Amino acid sequence: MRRSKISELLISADAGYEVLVCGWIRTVRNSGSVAFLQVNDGSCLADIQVVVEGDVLSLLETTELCTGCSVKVEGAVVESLGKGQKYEIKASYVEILGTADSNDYPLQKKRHTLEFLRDIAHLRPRTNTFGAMSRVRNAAAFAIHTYFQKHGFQYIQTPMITASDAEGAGSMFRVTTLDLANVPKKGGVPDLSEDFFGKSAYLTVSGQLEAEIFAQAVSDVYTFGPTFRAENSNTSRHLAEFWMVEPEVAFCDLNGLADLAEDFLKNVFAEVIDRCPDDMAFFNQWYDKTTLSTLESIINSDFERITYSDAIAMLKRSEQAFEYPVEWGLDLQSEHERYLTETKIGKPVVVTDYPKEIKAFYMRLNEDDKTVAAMDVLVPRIGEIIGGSQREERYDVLTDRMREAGMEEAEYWWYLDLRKYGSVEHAGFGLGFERTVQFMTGMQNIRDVIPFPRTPNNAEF
RNA sequence: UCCCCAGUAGCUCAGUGGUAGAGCAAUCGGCUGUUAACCGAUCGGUCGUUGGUUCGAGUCCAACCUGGGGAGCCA
Repeated sequence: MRRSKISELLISADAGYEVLVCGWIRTVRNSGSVAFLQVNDGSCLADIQVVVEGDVLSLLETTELCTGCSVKVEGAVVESLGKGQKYEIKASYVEILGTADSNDYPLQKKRHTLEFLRDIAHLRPRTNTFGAMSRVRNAAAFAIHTYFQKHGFQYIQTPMITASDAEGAGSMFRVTTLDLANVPKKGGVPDLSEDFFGKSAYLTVSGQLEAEIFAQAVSDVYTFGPTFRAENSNTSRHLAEFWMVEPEVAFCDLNGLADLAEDFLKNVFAEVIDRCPDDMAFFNQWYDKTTLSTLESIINSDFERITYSDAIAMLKRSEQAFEYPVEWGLDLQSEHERYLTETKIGKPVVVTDYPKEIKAFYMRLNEDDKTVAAMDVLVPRIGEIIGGSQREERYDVLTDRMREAGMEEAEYWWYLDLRKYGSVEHAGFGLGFERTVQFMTGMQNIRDVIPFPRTPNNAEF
């Protein structure tokens, strides 16, 4: 008999037919002559209740029938006599595939703290929360690809190893094949010409520069891949390894980019709500009772757009007691961003045109000569979910800015070439995938929206 | 990296300088339809580690380790 996923079974359920179901037991209720098994296979949030009685039960080693064991069940789908489920399986055959010694199986049929579950990341996908997280993450990734594919973007695989040591987005992990206990040296310093790439190499902090290359050849592209930051960040919204989505659009200015960001986010949110209603309802009930209503209102309203200068003026007028000063030229702090998006405006805010001194060299210089065409998309609770800009496409302006930033032009010869040959207006942004999932689910800690989080001092599993 | 908080049974927690506790889990028994099943009994501890104060430390102090919250860096 073909195995049915519990999800298909519950969708198509009507009584009477025979099915084969495999999965893991969540809990057993046994009254001696009849036992109820809650079986879950991860295809959906819901368990299927399996009723075992008579000979089928007496043939089973009931001490092995416990939370965590895996089973194969054959039986008829019948209307349930009990409350709580419409259908159940009346078992004609039950086989225990793999036992799970209840003396030491860590998961119990009760709620565990997220902190405890992080220590057993190999088992936490078997919980409701992480099953739901896995399905939502999957649906979100699919929605992202779908959105771009529908809009004519090409998916570009940018390299994970980069030899340019100054991409400007924070400290990097070194990649080396040198023997650390015996590093070859020349003149007292490590001789990197002996290393695999013949020079220093690092894990990428962004696929942007390479994405720009393809945008200026095939127009609209996006990357979606792992990204690495070696910062010693210990917060609920930072990871050392995370997934980033980076569209890069040719013939597009900052306004067009903000339009894209808004339309993109709304579509992804709507798609996930549509595809994972049960999982989203679960997060809404147990983690943040406002998450669904917040997403719905975002989908159905326009993002607020303000300039950095407007933001500074708003913050000054607010008469809020901020810990950090509000002054034109200073970067917005978390507390300022949260005030804007949570208190003052109450929905996503796109802040644009930041002072050039606090933004990266590749962002396009505005007419005023003081600000650059940068944008941050801020959302309640998470803060910055998207950071992007229109890119500087003018060769002379770009080299001036690189010099101001004290950068080595020679290192970026290929990036500068793009401005020499057929340069065009273009823009792009980076979206933190985990921050997006975090925002959608209402999960407090980013470590709980990625299967295996990497943070300082933590690379188990 | 900085500031604050926490660490007691497998899990979640109580314990206010004087005999180590509860619920759940586990184990054994009971129960013919349960819903984190229920009922009875049993088992369960280097109180994060090291040092100090004290007649006496789970409790007070110090350092370290681990975790959490916030900040910075950013997505």
